[in-house]
Amino acid sequence: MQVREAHAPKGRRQPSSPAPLSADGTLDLISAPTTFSRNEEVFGEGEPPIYIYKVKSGCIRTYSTLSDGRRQIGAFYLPGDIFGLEARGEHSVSAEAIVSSRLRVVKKTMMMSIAAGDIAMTRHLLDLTTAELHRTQSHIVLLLKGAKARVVGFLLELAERENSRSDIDLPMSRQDIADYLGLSIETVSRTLSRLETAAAIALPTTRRVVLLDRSKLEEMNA
Amino acid sequence: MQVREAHAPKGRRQPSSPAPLSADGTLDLISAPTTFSRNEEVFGEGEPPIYIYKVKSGCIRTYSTLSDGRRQIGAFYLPGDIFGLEARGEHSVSAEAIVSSRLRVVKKTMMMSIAAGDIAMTRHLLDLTTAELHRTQSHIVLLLKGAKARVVGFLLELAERENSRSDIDLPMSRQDIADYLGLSIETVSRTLSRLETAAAIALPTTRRVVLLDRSKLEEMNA
DNA sequence: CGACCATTTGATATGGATCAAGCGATGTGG
DNA sequence: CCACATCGCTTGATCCATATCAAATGGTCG
Repeated sequence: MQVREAHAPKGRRQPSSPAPLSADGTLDLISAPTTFSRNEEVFGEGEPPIYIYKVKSGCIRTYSTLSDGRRQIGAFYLPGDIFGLEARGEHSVSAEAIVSSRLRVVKKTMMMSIAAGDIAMTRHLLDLTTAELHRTQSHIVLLLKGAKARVVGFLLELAERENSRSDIDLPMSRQDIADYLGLSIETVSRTLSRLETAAAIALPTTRRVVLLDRSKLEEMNA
Repeated sequence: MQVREAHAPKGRRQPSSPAPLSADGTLDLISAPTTFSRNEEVFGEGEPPIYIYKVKSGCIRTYSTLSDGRRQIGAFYLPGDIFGLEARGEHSVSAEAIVSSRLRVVKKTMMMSIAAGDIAMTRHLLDLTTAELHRTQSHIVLLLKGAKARVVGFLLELAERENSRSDIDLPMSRQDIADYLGLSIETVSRTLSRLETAAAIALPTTRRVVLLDRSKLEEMNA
């Protein structure tokens, strides 16, 4: 196999401690929102998992650094998504804000003690974790496809999560996409270009994608 | 990308309904053990998830069939392992016995109602699911490596899970290994041969591997 | 022993990585 | 406000790992 570079170090800060309880119906998270700036670390691999996070705005990436120095992005979390559940004993990945992001933060211990007396909460916690498991399984499936299908799959998934319209905003860089898809940055770029040439998408700006031909994309996704 | 074949259909049977409760300390599963024969389906993708399973003997594979017909094996479960947790609403994968296997079977509803009044059980269920999540994450990491490292990583993991000694018994076929590692069967075979030539392993029989040089293997694993 | 299936081994093709250079946008200092 | 430096992205040329195609070998069960 082949390898390239590592990545630059990032800033870091503790979130202010969570505010008093004020739950809402569907277990929305309880806390003062905290803002993380671009590239700021939310938590690091190996740290004790104190909090669970819900994205209010912005975009978060989780990643791990492989033994050969490459970075594998495990997931992108968009507004509404919850992350930090993967931890058992310690965080198995690191998390960073891709752009300036607001997060709600809740102590795990609080979640657990609520869950202790509340079967609905218990179920909800399990459901969240299981959903995360499914996301990871889908990621594996994505990684088994060819480069074109990976990129297309990524775009379709993002479109669905972001707004379901055909106009996608990419908060992340090409390198982030490459590290998520297990491709080189060049292949990601080339593939996007080819999709544009094929009139399947348009790229008005680097960080914006318009899905022009869904059915073409869907079949490329196979 | 490139593709080859699909796989043969398998037998199928309902497990007998689980026996009355008789818990044990660490949430060992509660039920009459059920036997599944070679290639028999334990549950199928899309089915409602009724049970959770614990392997008493044998080996189980979970897999999903990709849109192009390939089969991706998500995990191998060995004695002591618990599976069937990935389901939320319906099973996201299928499960089959690789060899004749005995399983303990517990109703999910039972687990949930126990968990409702028992925070230790709640935590345990979450831990099991989180462990599954970690396994999936490791699998992703494995899939990003080169063929040699994938095979080596697979062998080392199996050795650790099976008996920690250097003598591995492979319950699964080369095709199973290939479908787990995202490689062609030829590449798996070739890679094993090369490892043998390099005196890193020995292959006394097809289904047996002896780890001869751990340190060499460890460094190939990088 | 013979048929069948799993595995190995060989030859070739190819998708994506790597190496390398050009381009465009953004920001900074003069 | 413009010249220039920087950074992220794109594009081109080449190389290599692994898939694919093909055939031989080995192992198992009737």
